[in-house]
Amino acid sequence: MTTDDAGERTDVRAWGDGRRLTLADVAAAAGVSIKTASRALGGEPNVADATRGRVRAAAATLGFTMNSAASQLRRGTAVRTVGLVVGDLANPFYMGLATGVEHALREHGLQLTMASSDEDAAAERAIVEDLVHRRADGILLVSTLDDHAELRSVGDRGVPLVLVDRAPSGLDADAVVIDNVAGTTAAIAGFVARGHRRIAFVGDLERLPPQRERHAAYAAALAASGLPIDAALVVRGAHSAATAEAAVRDLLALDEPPTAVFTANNRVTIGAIAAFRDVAHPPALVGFDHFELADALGISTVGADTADLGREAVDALLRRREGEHAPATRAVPATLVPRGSGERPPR
Amino acid sequence: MTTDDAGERTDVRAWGDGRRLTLADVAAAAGVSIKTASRALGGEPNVADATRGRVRAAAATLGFTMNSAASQLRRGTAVRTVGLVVGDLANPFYMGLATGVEHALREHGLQLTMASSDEDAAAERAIVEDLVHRRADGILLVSTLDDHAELRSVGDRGVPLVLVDRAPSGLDADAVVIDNVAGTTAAIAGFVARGHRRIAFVGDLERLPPQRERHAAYAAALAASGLPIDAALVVRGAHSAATAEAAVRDLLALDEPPTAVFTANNRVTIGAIAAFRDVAHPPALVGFDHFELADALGISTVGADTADLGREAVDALLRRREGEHAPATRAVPATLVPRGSGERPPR
DNA sequence: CTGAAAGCGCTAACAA
DNA sequence: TTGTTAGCGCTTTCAG
Repeated sequence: MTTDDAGERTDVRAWGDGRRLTLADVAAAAGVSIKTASRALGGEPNVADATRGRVRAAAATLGFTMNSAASQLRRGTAVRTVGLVVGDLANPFYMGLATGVEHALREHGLQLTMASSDEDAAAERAIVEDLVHRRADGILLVSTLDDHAELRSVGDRGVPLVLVDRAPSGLDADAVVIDNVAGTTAAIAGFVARGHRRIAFVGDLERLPPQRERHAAYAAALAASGLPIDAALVVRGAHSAATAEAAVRDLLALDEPPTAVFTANNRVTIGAIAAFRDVAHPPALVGFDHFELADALGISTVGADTADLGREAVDALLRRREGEHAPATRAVPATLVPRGSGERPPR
Repeated sequence: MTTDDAGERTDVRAWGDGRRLTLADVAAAAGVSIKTASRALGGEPNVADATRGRVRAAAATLGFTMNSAASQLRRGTAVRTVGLVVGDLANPFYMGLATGVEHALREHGLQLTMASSDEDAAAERAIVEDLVHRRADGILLVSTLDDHAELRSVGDRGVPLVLVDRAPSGLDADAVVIDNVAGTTAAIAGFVARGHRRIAFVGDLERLPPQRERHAAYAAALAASGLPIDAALVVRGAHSAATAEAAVRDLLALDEPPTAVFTANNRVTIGAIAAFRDVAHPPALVGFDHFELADALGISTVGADTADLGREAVDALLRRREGEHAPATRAVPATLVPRGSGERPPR
């Protein structure tokens, strides 16, 4: 009964090399064959309860963990994992997205693996590379890259890719985005219909395509209403709630402050809410992106159902796998939800 | 050169079985040995550029992707995927947790796979079973189960388990929880110090251990201050923001309304904020769990750094893998952040 | 720079 | 119910 054919059990660094324990060790400790041990641990039928118990006990005692690579290799079943790469795991926008993705994947027996690029291009590249290397069955990517040409190799290496929330540039790839133009237009049109003429735009980083689209739609909507565009009422590059708050305060301090403010994403909206806190008569406010507290606070927002966005993304991925069509970009509608703040008249 | 020893290559359904192409096929197509193909694709040195190009072209043409299971098996590095099972992907509490987990795992070269049980026991069981079956390298679980005895088999089958945010019951397992007692006590003590004597408690479902702990700590804190417990000021089971809002409105409508309210989690806090909206002089408010808009709204909260919670959970998992200690529960501190709402005096 | 053989740890087929 | 044998697809020796 030589269980230990190797004495160097000491160098077992944490997750270092998956522990040099093998099924054989467990089998020996339990006094059964290697295959029986496999069956017992794998939950297969046709193992006596007593035997199974003995094997499990042995495994637990030894601290044995199955080598999933070997297991998968042998059974030929890949892990079927789809990677979702977002910019910030803590942003509610991405969380809603993740919810939709997770549910949709689960329906198809696929597993979700998530990673955050922290809005960093290098990190994004590393994560995508890793996913490709691990042979993910697909990648859903909210890219921070300006140009997606370099992502071509992902598809070339057989991993389907769907860009989410950001339309592809320099690459013919599938994408699922929000209808930013319709959403923004609805918000601005609402202001105009209520008589607003000084409508401010406060946006996040210009380099983000959705931000560019929303800004362009804002300008177009004003033009369509015959309103001039006042550069003093346009703020771009507010990437944090704090920056946005300061920007909105500046707007309020203008000689001719805006009577309505459109904030181009959830973070900016939060900044505006903070800026409005001590203001007796705040301007009307509509923010892009719905958020949980909007209801409780009475903040009107326009946005897409982020879970829908996720579901659409998964759907696009599945269809891409079938490979029946050319890459396409589909848009998820953005709807305006009035909750009070957006309906305030000019004063 | 019989590359094909099997003719049934046709049943390769979309996501079916990860393509039966092997390195051998690529090598044959490129006219090199299997090892050279491996070197070329793997980015190893000592391959003529021309050869490397030829191999890559062949791989791209055939649509070959490396079988990572085989690769990892041979080189000894396991897949290293950790599953995080939460109750609701869209809840900011879990998102913060996920952030901490993801970062900590990434530092250790581990991959995060996430799933939501939607607070459903059956779903939770299915997900955990799935994770064990797929031989995850560890499971971080925010369990909705009342009794965790059934989870024993997870560890027995060699998958390390760490319970998060809920202490184990009926099972000797590792756990990482929030110091609910200290947090709640600090909140109540703050109220008492400011002269409040009618302090309400509004909590979520009683069956959730953290809720029970917070309620018990509330009662203990009142007792310690020599204050009586008024059953009319205690609401439990408010599982949605809407329910909580209604409950808080009821409290405000009492003959002797509370002068301070303690809300036992983020959802309940949101309900309270909504209930306070039209109230001229709302009671003082401290909520358990920090949330993004707390700053902007001036809502005092007490809570843990959820990212810390995630990091601790990963740490516990790693140590468990080392198997050097007995399972233990560790608590992450909860700190009180005054932002105005909690500092209002009684009136 | 390239190739041949051996085998990583596990499970699918067969036995027994 | 249990055991034996043969590989999964790749990378590591060790030779050319």
